[in-house]
Amino acid sequence: MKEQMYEVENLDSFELKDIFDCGQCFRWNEQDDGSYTGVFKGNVLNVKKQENGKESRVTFRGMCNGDIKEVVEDYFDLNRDYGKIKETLSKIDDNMKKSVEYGKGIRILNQDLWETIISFIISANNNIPRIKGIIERLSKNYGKEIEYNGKKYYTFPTAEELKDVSVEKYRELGLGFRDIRLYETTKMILDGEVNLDELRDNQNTIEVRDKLLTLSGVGPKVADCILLFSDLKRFEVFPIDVWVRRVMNDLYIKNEDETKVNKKQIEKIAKEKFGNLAGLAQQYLFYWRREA
DNA sequence: GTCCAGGGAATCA
DNA sequence: TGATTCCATGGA
Repeated sequence: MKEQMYEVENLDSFELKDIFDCGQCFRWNEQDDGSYTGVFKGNVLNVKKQENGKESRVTFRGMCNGDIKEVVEDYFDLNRDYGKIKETLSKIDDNMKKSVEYGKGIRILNQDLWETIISFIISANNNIPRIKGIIERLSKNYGKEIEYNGKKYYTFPTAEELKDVSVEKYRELGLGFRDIRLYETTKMILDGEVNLDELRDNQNTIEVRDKLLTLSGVGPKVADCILLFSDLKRFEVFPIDVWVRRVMNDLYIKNEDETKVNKKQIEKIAKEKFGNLAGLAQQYLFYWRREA
């Protein structure tokens, strides 16, 4: 582990705020200079974007396991053509054109599967600032310390590192009713009831989803977030939370009472309109509706 | 005091 | 299958 640096010029579809504040991740924080610092897969990284007219430069700097170029290309999904994806989605209708334009700098991160599972179990009926606080406390208590630029950072705890943590301790950290779910899911994974390596190797999204649904605290929405935001990278899923239900009702369904909109109806429309890019469409719509 | 948050599980029809 | 209700917590 050593400090490394990597720079890319004129990177397409790469805006720090869009990537880190679009709701897919919880461990990236904006710094005073507008850059973002985060911890992922045992690395601590700072990402800074500088612009000069039409030219831009993104600088990745920090403590990194392995070669920083490879780590960055993988985590930030740099080898995918987002321009083409955005073009396809923009052609669907005027709403999609607007939402894609609003979130044009989004990239879907390749986040660690285990961390994504736990993070989205914590996200249930919760708000983003509080989710971030809980994950930070979990990491500080049970993760490994990494020092960078005179500051201490903490890796997300592994399943093994959470092995002996009690339900009561989770409650102390502020998890609320999610305490038992975290405890049970950790146990299921440690015991091999759900094997994460097998999930990574399985290309059948339905099978992987069904397996995720056996975990405590993982329902349809959380399972879809895991499939979309982890390194499982399934873009055909369509996570439906209160914001997505809201925006889908506003745009396409127009029911008087948005809370009574049928989930299957939303899924059907999403599949018809967005096909195997439904997950991406969901993310542009979510970010647009929540921020704009 | 009330409402809400990137929902899930238990219960009941 | 589908609809209700409860679940901790903290900020608005």
